[in-house]
Order: sequence, then structure tokens, then C-alpha cells
Amino acid sequence: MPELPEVEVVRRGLERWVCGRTVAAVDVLHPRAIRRHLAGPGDFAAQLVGRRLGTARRRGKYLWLPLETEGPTGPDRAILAHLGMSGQLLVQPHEAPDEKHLRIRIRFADDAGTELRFVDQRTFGGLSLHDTVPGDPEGLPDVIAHIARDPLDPAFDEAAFHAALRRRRTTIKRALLDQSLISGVGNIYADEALWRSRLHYDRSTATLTRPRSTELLTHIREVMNEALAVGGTSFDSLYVNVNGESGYFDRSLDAYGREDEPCRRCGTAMRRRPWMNRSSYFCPRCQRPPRPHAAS
DNA sequence: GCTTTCACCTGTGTGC
DNA sequence: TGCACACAGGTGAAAG
Repeated sequence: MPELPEVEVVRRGLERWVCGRTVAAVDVLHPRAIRRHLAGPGDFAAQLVGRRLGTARRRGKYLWLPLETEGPTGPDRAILAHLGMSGQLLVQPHEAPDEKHLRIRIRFADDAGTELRFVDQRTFGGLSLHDTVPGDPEGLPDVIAHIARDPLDPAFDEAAFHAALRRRRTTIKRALLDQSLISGVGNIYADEALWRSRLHYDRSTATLTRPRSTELLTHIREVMNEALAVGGTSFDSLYVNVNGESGYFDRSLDAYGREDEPCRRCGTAMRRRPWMNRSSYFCPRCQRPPRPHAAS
């Protein structure tokens, strides 16, 4: 499942293989893959043909490719991409057979012999075209202006994050998954960072002291950087980078998916609890529940 | 205004 | 063998 490290790996691949190339043709093979582009597949293709792609950018789990312009005001449009749960952006040779779940194909006006493919089994992801926030040097698409900066962004505001946590009347894992508070954290890295911080997922955000939230942020960054270093996390080949290679971080997970296995700190059997239509993995000894009856 | 719930999707695995 | 069902989970609209 692509979270921030996986998306960053894809961004780097796009930067290397796609940036600076000019779009020659676009095939939309499944309309759901561009459902956020309200004007439809024909408009999506027509607006892209002839445009040169700028440097790939990322905020949290969103990626975008600015469409270069000659004006001094920066890019005014950008292709926005979200991989959802199973999306892949692959750079493939023209002659490579179509993937079973190929949704969008973008061909380029050059002789490099490769094309960009958006492949997505569960169709939660997609591409779309948007105006950018006026004056934004990175060409941030307007529809994701509400997404918070991610913890690997040098401009991430730790003091504001802590203040927001204290203001909220919610629990810590919900807050970590709220992309308007902090972006890029999904179910896997939330469980990993909470385990490292010895925090229970149901702990109230209002009870977190500044040192505790600082420590949590440190662990979020650690686990993301470690995943980045090995190319992201992959469980079932649904996630691969732009060259089709899987990440290896799943071998290093301490919490996620380790139900009944011994905690790597204290040896207690790890537990899984249904949580918001998904699962939370935690150590019942290291990560004490906030209320005696809240977990067993 | 803030917080919580649910629909959207498809492939895989399990139990009967 | 075939069927029903649970599960994976990010996002945003709708409900509370």
C-alpha cells in the first residue's frame, strides 16, 4: 500500500525518466482512473498533448507533474496523481504487453522508446488535471491546497502540529491519518511509529505533551526514512516503483501485520484490533491502553 | 464547526 | 467445486 516513502520512490522515478518529456498522445482505458477530472477523458487527453512535463513534486501521498510554461509566473496547470491502494506508475517500453489493469497510457514525442503507464487494480487511485495555486513556486494543484505538509518536508511546522493535536478532541491514530493535520502517514506507518513511541492508538491527542509529540514525529521520520532507504514497503506486489521493482521494507516492520508474533521489545504477543474498518497492531504491554477497559 | 461513519473498488484467502 | 464472506485501506461526501 503506497504511503509517503513509496510515493517518494515513484516521484524520484518520474523525475529521472519522465520529466522534461513532451506528451504526444494519451489513452484513457478506464474512465474511473480520471474521475477527478470532471471534463472527461477527451478533455484530459486534449489538454495534455503537446505539453512538456516539469519536475515531479510530492506532498504527502499526492504526486504532481507541473505542465511547463514559458511565462515568469510558474506553472499554471499540473497533472495530479494519487496511487490509492494499488496504483502504479510504470515507465515501460512500447512493446511491453499491456498490464491486466492498465488504466492510462501516456506516449511521448521523443525517441526514448518508453511510455508512462498508470496501472491500478482496485481503482482507488487516478490522474487528473488542475489549476495550480497562484504564485506557488512548486505549482501545487489547487485541489490539494488543504493537505498538510508531510513530516519529511523541511517547512513542516512542528509547533503548529503540536498545537493542533492539543486542540483536537480525537485520538492519536485518527489524527495521524488526518491528512489535513499531517500528510503521508497511512495505516502501516501509523502503527509502526506508535509502536516505536510506545503509544496506544486510542490515546487522546489532548493528553500529549510537547516532548511526546516531538518523539512521535521523530519516530515517524525514522520509520519513513528507513523505508525510503530500501525502496518502500510491499506486501503483495501491488506496489512497485516506476521500473516495476518491489520495495523491501515489509521485512523490517515491527508492528503491522505481526498479530500473535512476539513484540521485538518485550516478547509479549502482538495483538490486532479491528479499528475504523481496518486493523491496528500493537503490543499490549509496551502500548498501554488509555483506559483500563479500552483494550484487553 | 468539528468529528465520525461509510461508500467506493477488486483480488485473495478461508470456511462450509 | 462452488459459493458466501471477510479483508486489504485512502479519500471525501454525508451524517452526526
